[in-house]
Amino acid sequence: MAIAPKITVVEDEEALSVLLRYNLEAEGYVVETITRGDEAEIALREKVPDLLILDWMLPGLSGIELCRRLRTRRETEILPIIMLTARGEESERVRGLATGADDYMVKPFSTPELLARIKAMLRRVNPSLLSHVLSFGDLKLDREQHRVFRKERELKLGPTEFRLLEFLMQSPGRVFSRGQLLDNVWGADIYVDDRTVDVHVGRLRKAINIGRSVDPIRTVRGAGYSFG
Amino acid sequence: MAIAPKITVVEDEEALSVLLRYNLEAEGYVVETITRGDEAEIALREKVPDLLILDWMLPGLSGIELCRRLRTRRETEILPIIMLTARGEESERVRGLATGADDYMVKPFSTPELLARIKAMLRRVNPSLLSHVLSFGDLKLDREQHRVFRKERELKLGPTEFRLLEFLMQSPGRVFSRGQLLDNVWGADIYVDDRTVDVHVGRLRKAINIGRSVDPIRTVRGAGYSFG
DNA sequence: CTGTAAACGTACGGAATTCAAACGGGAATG
DNA sequence: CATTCCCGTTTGAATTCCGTACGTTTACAG
Repeated sequence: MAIAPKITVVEDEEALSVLLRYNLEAEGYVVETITRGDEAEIALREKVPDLLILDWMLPGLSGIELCRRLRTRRETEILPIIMLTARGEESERVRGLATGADDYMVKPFSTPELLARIKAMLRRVNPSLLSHVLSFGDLKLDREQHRVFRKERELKLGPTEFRLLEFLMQSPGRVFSRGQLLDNVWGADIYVDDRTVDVHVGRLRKAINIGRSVDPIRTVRGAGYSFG
Repeated sequence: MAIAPKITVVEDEEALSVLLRYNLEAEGYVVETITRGDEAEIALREKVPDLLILDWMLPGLSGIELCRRLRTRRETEILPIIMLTARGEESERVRGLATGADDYMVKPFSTPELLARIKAMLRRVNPSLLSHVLSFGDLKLDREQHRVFRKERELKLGPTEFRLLEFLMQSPGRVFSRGQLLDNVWGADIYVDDRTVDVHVGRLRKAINIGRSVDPIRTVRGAGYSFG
């Protein structure tokens, strides 16, 4: 996961798509735009964004159908989805029930309102996404300055260790498998051995555990690692 | 929702009906099968299930019509409905959803996919099923954090004991044979002795029964084990 | 009360997992 | 262009965990 929350927009109307990208990037989000429903499904298998904006009607695969399929997959089961619908397309009840979207907006909508809802939804799902500094105990990670401190003392981390710590600190307590860590820290399309994660966790531990401080990284045998 | 969700299947094709009952019961659902649309309407006045699987074409009263009528009654207004449609009726998809069905599947369909959609839909209706913590009495299992607590005190379980407890807690009260436990906890394609289950249940008991607390695992002689 | 089958508890050898350390290649930097 | 830093793999050791075996105990039927 990058410093900025990633938002995927699936919208076939060129004008709207461009508008959304412009506004979202101005807010500091990383934006991916897709025009076809079926392409979106493939892309979402590779990498799950932090939030999805989905048009109701799409070529290839409708937004309704895509939303439904996403809800049956574990990785995207709780992915926040905002639906965009044209006025009068369907009854309100069907919208709510049939799709499983978390929110929807009726076109034409107010851009500031959409941005507000996005921020609210991201904050609800993972508050640390919107913060520049992640803190836990005497550990502090500043994404903006790319610095890590333990008890006011700056630590020196390699790029991979930094991203690894950043990712782990975004979801304290949660256990990630080595595969998940590789996908999110190294990249989904990269091929490296699972054991490499062990090595980097070891390096990260050595770097952040100066003196005899408590190790904030927990290894869960047979499952993976977690922070805090 | 009861311990085991109840699912009503309205389908006139004998073969499909039997197949569905078999698979659904294997998943632990309570199943009622009905062959006629008009009979289904009467039965649904008596008792509303947790989910309804409805064939498109039915003798007596079509699935479309039944669906529409159900949506006008308060008791069944939000009842989750999955429609089964034959190929070629696909153009009618939108109509199916517009009629008020929450989901649909085109025959012939993949059974695992149907099961996945059922599970996803039940979770949506009852969000507690979506929660990543399983609780029973003073026992608490957090799947996301991979932690188990008994009365605020963390327990240390091996990977297999953890999965075993997780699986048992997913269906409190239900009895599983050793074979079922091996299939679901160890894996379907693995061959280990039945007695191994005994040993792990023993280890699990020793781990979670600290002090003189009540043992939540019940031995059913000649049948297997159950939780709660 | 007794016999039998199922379930339990323990012990043990082997397998799997994790961790630390070392190595060589390659990229970034000055 | 040279050096430094970083990364991914490998090796070996320590630890934990798992599956089987076997003797004992318990539950149920006759």
